[in-house]
Amino acid sequence: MLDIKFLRANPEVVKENIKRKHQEDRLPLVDEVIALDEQYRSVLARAEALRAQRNAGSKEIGALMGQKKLEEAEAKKAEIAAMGEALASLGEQEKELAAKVRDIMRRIPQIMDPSVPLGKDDSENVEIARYGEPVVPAFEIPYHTDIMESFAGLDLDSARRTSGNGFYFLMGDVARLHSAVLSYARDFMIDRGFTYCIPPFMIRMNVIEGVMSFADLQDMVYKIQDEDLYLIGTSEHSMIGKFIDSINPKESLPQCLTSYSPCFRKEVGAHGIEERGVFRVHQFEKQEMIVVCEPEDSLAWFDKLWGNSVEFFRSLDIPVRTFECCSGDLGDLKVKQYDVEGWSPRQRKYAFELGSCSTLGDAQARRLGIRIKGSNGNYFAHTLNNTVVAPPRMLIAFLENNLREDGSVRIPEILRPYMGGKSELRA
RNA sequence: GGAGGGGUAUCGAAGUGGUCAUAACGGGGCUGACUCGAAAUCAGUUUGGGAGCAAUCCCACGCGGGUUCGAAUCCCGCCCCCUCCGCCA
Repeated sequence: MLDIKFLRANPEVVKENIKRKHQEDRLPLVDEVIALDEQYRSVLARAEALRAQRNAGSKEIGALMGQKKLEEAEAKKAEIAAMGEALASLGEQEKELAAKVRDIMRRIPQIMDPSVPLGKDDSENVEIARYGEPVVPAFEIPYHTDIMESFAGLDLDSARRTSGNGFYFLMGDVARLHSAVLSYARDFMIDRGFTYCIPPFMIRMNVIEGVMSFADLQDMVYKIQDEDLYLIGTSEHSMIGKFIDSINPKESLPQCLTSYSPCFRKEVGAHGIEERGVFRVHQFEKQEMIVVCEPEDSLAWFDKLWGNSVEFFRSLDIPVRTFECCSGDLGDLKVKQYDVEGWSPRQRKYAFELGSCSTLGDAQARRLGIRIKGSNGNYFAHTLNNTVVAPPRMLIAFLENNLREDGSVRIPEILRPYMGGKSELRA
């Protein structure tokens, strides 16, 4: 959410930003919200003046009562009571206008970083880096479910009976590999100075509203019946929510946290659960990294967070490339975003979106009231998040890239301690 | 989930319908004085949001409603904390 004062002062900047995002349908919102805000402030001024009058009058009544001048007090009471209707109506208008302004402001996207490439949709995202040697094996790589099943590691049929499509049982070594990857990811981030956290897996709506755009919310979030609680789609939401309504001393920043959680997503959006297997599922687990920092540091942190992802996948010998989200594909709250994609030897292309690194500028901080104590007044912090690793999707890339012709899977050195010392999986 | 108690600034805490909200009282922090320096002492200072060019004003006593000329104070709903009981990994 933008600052209304900023929008008022720079309507053209805001409009240009909307155009770059190819959200022309939202252009009229800018003038609309300026007009509404104008009305709001005028109503506010009148309401406040009236309140000031009432407060002064009420104080007088108190004084008159004290002096036992009851008649005068009664007269004054009647006078103020007569203001009641005007006051109530102004108060009503004030609330209504404020809500309208807020609702529109929520639909006006965050100003992107100038470095974001222009484009209309995900087809125009820009490749910015590749790491690792993409291997094209001489033998056929089976579909990931077949690889997993060859180790008796996946049972989708049972999951369909217990929970429906989009769920899975991981079994045996594949399940162990899943845990191993998460444990390794946790330690990888701890080694980089991040504090390990396990957050709540359910959060309240006011927190969700602070961290997500409205569209995402509808398509992602599972609600708990009869409770103001929602299953988290990512621990980012709990972790950023942790800082709600806080004023943070400068010395406490940056906050660098790495969190583990299961993630629950309806996946109602574009694709739904169509891919067979465990690529797109309603439940997965994720190690995440988040940073809350000074505004001037956020772009530097963005690069560092992205660097962590690249290093992580290189340490597991999975070739990756990085795509930058173009203007038209960038979420409303985001200032800049990189997606990290893993190589698929089976499909012979970078087919797996393994992670997503974003800086949200002050968008989440503004909505949640995450401030930094300044010597001349407080200001909003910046927030960032990035995936460390999210299995079981990541296991697909892992298995494809480490599969040998004889059907065994090599375990990279670094994961072996987490796999009981095993150097390979064999059926 | 049941019963009881509670939620006021940086902390403890007073205030139970007006002259008590920057908010008593106490502690902490910061600034200054004294000191070679420190302790002790003394003085000053120390919430957040909003409107306005400004003077200034408005809002906030866990959150949201209500009663009232006026609510921290009375009423209703919700959240959180503590104690006891129940339940549970």
